[in-house]
Amino acid sequence: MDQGVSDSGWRGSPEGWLEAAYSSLIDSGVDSVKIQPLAKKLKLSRTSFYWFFKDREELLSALVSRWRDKNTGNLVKQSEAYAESVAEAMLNVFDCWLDKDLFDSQFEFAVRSWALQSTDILEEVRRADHIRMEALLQMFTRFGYDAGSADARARTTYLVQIGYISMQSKEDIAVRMKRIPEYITIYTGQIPQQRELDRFFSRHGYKPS
Amino acid sequence: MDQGVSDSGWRGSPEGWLEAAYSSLIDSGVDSVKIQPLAKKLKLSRTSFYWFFKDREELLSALVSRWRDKNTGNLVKQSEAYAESVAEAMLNVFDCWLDKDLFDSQFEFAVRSWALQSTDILEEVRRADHIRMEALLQMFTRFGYDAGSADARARTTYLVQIGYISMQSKEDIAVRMKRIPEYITIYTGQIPQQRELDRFFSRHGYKPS
DNA sequence: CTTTGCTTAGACACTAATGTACATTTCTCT
DNA sequence: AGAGAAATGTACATTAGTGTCTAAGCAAAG
Repeated sequence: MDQGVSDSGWRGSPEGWLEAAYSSLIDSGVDSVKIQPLAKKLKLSRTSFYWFFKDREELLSALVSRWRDKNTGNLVKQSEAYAESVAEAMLNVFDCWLDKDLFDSQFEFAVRSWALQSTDILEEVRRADHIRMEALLQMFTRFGYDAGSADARARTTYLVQIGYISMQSKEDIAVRMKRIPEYITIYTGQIPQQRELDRFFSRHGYKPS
Repeated sequence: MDQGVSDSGWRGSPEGWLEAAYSSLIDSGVDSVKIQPLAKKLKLSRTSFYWFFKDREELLSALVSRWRDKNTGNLVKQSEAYAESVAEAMLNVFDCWLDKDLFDSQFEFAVRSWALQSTDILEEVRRADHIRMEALLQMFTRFGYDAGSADARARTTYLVQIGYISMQSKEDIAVRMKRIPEYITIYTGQIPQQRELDRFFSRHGYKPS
C-alpha cells in the first residue's frame, strides 16, 4: 500500500530526496544538487540516499521529468483553451505566467541554466521550446493571422516570458497586472475588451484600483 | 614595456588565463571555470596561475568586469544613436543582436545562469537590466510614446532578446533577418520603410532574395 | 657573467564530494 | 515475539579540486 511521504518512523523517501533536490536546484542551480549537502538538510545519512536512487544521475533525471511534465503540458493546454477573441486567448496563456500551479518559472530558469553544461538537457529544452511555440503559433493562426505575423507574434509572446523569467525579478502582482493590457495590445495588435480583462483579473483575485 | 600576449618564451599571462576562463564559462557555466582544468587546457602548471591572480575569486571578478564593460555599454549606445523614425531607432538596437562585437549573447546567458548561484552576480545582472531597459524606455519616449506604452514596448524589445538568448538557438542569419520587419512592426506598432530595412540589411552584409 | 625579476613546476596539506560493503536498527506481518 | 523487509548508519577507498611553500629555470639589464 501507498504509505505517503511522512507516515511512520521512516524519515526518508524518494519524494523527500526529490523535493530537497528540487528546492536546491531552483535556488542554486544543478551543481548544488549534491547528495552530501541534501543529506545534511534532510538530517539523514548521506548513504541512505542510495537505497532510493541508483546514483546522482538518477535523481537528476527524476528532476527533469518533473519539469517536462509540468511546464510544457500546461502551456500547451492553455493555448488551446476556448476563447472568443485573440485577446481572450492571450489572456488564457497569461494565466500560466501568473499561476505557479500552471507554470513554474524558477524551475524553468534553473533547467535552462542547466542546459549550459549538459547537451542532453539542452536537447530537452529545445524540444520544449519547439512544442510550446508551435502551440502558440497554432493559436494565432486560429484567429486568422497570416503565417509571418503569427510566427513573429508567437515568438514574441513566448520569448518575452522566457526573458522575464531569466530576469529573475520578483515583482508585485499588481505591478505586473498593470502591464497586461499593453502587452495584449502589442502582441495581438488589438486592444482587449474591458470585460475580457475583468474576467482575467477576477480569476487571479486581483482588483484594479 | 608591454610585451603583448604571446611574445617570447613566456607561455602564460593574465590574458591567457582570462581567455581560457571566458571560453570555459560560455560553454559550460561558472562551475567549469576551475584552475586545474584550465591549466590542463593551457598546458601550464596549475600553480603558475597564482602568479597572476590571487585566487579563483579574482579570476571570476575579471570575467564579470569584462561582461559588464561590453554588453551594457554597447546596448545603451545603440539605443541613443541618431534615427529619423522609431523603426530606424529600433533597427539600431537590433544591430546588437546581430553583431557579436556589440553584444555577446553566449556571455550574457552564462552570466545570467551564474546569477542563480551567487547573489553578487544577481545584483550585477539586475543593475544591467535596469540600465538597459531605462535606455530603451528613453528611446521610445523620445519618439512620442506615452509612458505606459513606452514601458511595455521597451520591456518587450529587451525581453524578447533575453528570451531568445536563453533559447541558445543557433539559427541562420537569413532566417533571423526575415523576421526583422515583423518584429519592428510589433514592437513599434509601425511598419518600417523599405529604405530603412535596406540600410539595415546592407550594413549586416545581407541581401534579401 | 651575474644578479634581478619574472615564471614555472613539484610536493604537501586540506576539503568536499562520490560510491561500495557491511552491520544495524526499526517497522510490519504473521 | 520473531522473521524478514525496509531504511539507516559507519567505515573505507577514491577522485578532483583548492591554496601554499619552495626550488629551480630563463631573459634581459647591468
